Amino acid sequence: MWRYPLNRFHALANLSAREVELLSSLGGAAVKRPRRETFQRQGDVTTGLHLLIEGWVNSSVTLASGKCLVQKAHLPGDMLGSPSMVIGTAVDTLTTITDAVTAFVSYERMGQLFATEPRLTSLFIVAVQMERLSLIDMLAMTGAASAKESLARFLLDLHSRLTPLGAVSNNSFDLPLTQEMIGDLLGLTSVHVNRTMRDLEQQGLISRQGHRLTLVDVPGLRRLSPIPPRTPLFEPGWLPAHT
Amino acid sequence: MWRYPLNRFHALANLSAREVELLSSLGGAAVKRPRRETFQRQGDVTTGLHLLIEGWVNSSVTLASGKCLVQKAHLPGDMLGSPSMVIGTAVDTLTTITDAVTAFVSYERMGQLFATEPRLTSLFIVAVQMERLSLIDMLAMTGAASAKESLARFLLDLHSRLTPLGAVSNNSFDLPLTQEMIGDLLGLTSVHVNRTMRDLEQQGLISRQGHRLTLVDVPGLRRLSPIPPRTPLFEPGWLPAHT
DNA sequence: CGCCCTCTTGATCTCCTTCAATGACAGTGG
DNA sequence: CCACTGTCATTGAAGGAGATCAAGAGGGCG
Repeated sequence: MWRYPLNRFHALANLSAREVELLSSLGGAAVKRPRRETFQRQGDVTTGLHLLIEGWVNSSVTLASGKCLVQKAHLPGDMLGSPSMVIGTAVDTLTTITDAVTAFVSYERMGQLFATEPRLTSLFIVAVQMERLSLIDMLAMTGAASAKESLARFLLDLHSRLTPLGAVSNNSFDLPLTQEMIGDLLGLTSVHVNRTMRDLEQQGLISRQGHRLTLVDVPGLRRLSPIPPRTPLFEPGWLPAHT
Repeated sequence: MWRYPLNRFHALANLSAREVELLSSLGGAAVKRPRRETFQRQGDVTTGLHLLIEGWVNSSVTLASGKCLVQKAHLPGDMLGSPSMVIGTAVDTLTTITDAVTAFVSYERMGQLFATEPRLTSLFIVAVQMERLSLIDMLAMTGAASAKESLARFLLDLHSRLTPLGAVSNNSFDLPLTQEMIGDLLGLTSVHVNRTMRDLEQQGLISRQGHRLTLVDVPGLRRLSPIPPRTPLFEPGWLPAHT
């Protein structure tokens, strides 16, 4: 009944029916998880990764000091925990923000894919590189942007990731994150997130109704955002042909 | 005469003679580059990546505001510009810090590798994921660590990356970066880097003689560092077998 | 010698944090 | 139906880490 959404991969290349089938059957049984469930803890030994089918999931990292940083808010279609495969233990803690559905994929299964499916493996590489790009952008930003700029970019980023999932209408979408989480994502305190959102609202750039957020002035937000959105190539020339 | 150093890959898996040969012959002709040469500019169309054979190279990103952030200081053995292959244009600007030697690898060549060498492709994935991990760590840090902690971690990171290259003796190594560059790498100003280094020196954690830097008290620095170093698994179970 | 680059140091400023208190709202149980 | 509790959002006041501005010192190199 639940299927891993392939919009991420459809945006990268033409998928044959066989490839669609392979990707769809990659994950094991779908697991329903309640809100606030932590299903991977930083430091745990891991044996596979998780496909996010439905809902929002937090990836957070705890520092030696005990401080906890939310590294990314994951949306359906994301692969969770793939960096952990190279060091064997979980890099991050995965916690559901909303009710969510995930599917497990063992590293062994990924290894088989790598061994037999060069084209899908290449698409996996693209997905990982895109994540890397998004980290580079985040890093560049936290180094040099103000709270207002960061927040603008963050909201635009969510907007563009939610759109292909059909979760945006009229530039308005549901934001299940607390201001505290947003602060962790951007390296700010919840207090300052609050003031900054208020600021954006008073400038007429956004509006809020409970947890519903509307981007009133997208061009204005874009002008504020220090980094334009990234789009991956469709069918890059180096991509291996269908087998 | 110049060969791409494979220490990076030797640390990940047992390489067959054939694999060593393949990796060594991956790059085209070695190119010598003087100090301060920019050989890839952000936004340019790219047709391949660069293997760094010798010397230090900066990867920097320019924001819409015009601010320029150094994303990473690359050392011999690194692959430069691989994120650009998924978007077709250069993500970052590559500039030599010291005299350097690089070798070009077309994306086409990489695609052939992906199509025919699942095991080496997997090792490439590991290398990319490790880069991603390092970005996650940086991000967590800039969000939550003080300038002193960041600097401690940065110096320890350089130490551990330079050691396998034989560039460290007695915990002492050459640091060809200006304080300004270090500031860009850590999201600080050169002024503050200066004060912080001075601080570390007065605490007896490091000492400096010109561009030569000595880590006097490594355990002390580690205690200060908010993030322990990451080590990839050797021959992870999911790695495809030799063909 | 003079120029430029880098390091160094001081003074001031500001964005964001920290601490603290209040309000809005939903859920829970009597 | 209404206290009771916990979670979030909101707002104020004070403090600090680091930025910015400015100027001097050392050192390599034409």
